[in-house]
Amino acid sequence: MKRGTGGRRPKRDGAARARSAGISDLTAQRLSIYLRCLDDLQKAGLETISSQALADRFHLNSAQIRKDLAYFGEFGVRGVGYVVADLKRQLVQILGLTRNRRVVIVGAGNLGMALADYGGFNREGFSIVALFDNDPRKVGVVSRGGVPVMDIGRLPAVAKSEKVSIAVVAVPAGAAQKVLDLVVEAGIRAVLNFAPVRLAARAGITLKAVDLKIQLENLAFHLARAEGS
Amino acid sequence: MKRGTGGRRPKRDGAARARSAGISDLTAQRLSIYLRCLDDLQKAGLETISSQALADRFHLNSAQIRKDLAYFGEFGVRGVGYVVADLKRQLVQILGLTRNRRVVIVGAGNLGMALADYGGFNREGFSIVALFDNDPRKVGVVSRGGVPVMDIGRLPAVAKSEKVSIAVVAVPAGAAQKVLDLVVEAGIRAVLNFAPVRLAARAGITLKAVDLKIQLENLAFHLARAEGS
DNA sequence: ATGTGTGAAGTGCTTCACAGCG
DNA sequence: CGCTGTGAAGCACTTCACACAT
Repeated sequence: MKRGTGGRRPKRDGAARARSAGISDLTAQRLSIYLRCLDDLQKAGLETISSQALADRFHLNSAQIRKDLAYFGEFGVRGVGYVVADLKRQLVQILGLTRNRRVVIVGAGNLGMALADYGGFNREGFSIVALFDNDPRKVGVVSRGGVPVMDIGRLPAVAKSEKVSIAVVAVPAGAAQKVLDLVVEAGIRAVLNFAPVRLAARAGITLKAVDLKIQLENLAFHLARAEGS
Repeated sequence: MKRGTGGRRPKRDGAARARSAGISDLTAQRLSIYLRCLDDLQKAGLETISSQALADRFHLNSAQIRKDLAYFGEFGVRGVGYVVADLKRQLVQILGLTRNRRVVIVGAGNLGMALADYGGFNREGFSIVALFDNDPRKVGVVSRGGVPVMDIGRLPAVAKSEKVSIAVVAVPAGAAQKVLDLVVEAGIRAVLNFAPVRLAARAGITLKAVDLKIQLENLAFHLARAEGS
């Protein structure tokens, strides 16, 4: 099966290559997608599904589904497909979604507040415990969904007492690197950055970026291409 | 230079392969990053920069920078590097950011409202002209930043009269596909989707997804890996 | 001397195609 | 027979390394 071979040089770019085995970030992301698809199927009452049917339904590639899954074990039944409930359980296991994760959001502006109350967040394995800001006028208020805004100075203490493992950075670009350093200093090792800057973190920190401006520019680029042909 | 060779099969997945020439989506995204870096450098007063210096400063790869740029022309000066202002202009040109793009947001919930007022959006080539919702209680209100919320029924008319070219989908997962269809029907050909579902659009539509839940799950996955070793 | 532009090599991801199991 | 699991092939993206321009 040859799995431990890869990764000569650590490739410090992007979300660090998955530790200990050569699972690429792309694969991990697809596993999340599969999990969501299975949720849909289960709600629709299906008990088993073949890789082909799954691919057709959700615009995926059946060979890739099989390969991604086979990497972690033999979950399928030949001649039948995959048992939806079983595979779901397996994916939850593989993705490490069995335990609940505590999340903080730094930056209580429009975006931070919206994220705090965003449905997909405060459910299914993730709890947002607090927002942080350095603006005294914001400290003390509570988001519509009930998440309290605290002074950024309290981050280290709260991170520790609440066992926070993920931070979301939603501050202006100019403050983002400093905030990231604070967050890492507080012992948090996974960060989702919404600020439109390229941040740097030391090895061992998982850093993902959601850069809305770059996404928009990319759409503009595709439009320009489409128009000029 | 061999550029028109690639792409046997169209690869219907993701944001469709850049039309007319083989520019990958990844390259286009990096061009946006370079542009932002150049902005920084220009503010810092630098007039020229080598690919190596650019790479060092922003954690990029110098060979890749050169390759990405060389694809569109010879913008560098051998022995010197790139003239910041010139390269910036070139990138703006290549990325199609010369003309202003009109954007609408469908879904006036927390997220939609926050996006409407989000700094990086209403500047530098993009204007958010309206929010749309089907909830009569929301229709008629105006976001903090002054973007009006309109009934979804008015989308086709507004899209046409305001020459909207980009739509942002910020509705719940269950409504997203229907909204996407409406948006495409209204003649909009580039869409940024925030709903946690895999959407399908016909060829010719550029569809990008920002899936917060999958990003969070991915962080959890990396944490689980790091802990279990 | 310096740093671009670029073939060629290297690496990793995706897809094919089929042996083999149920 | 149908569908998984998987070597092998194919393709795409990245990095190397150097000829060549200034």
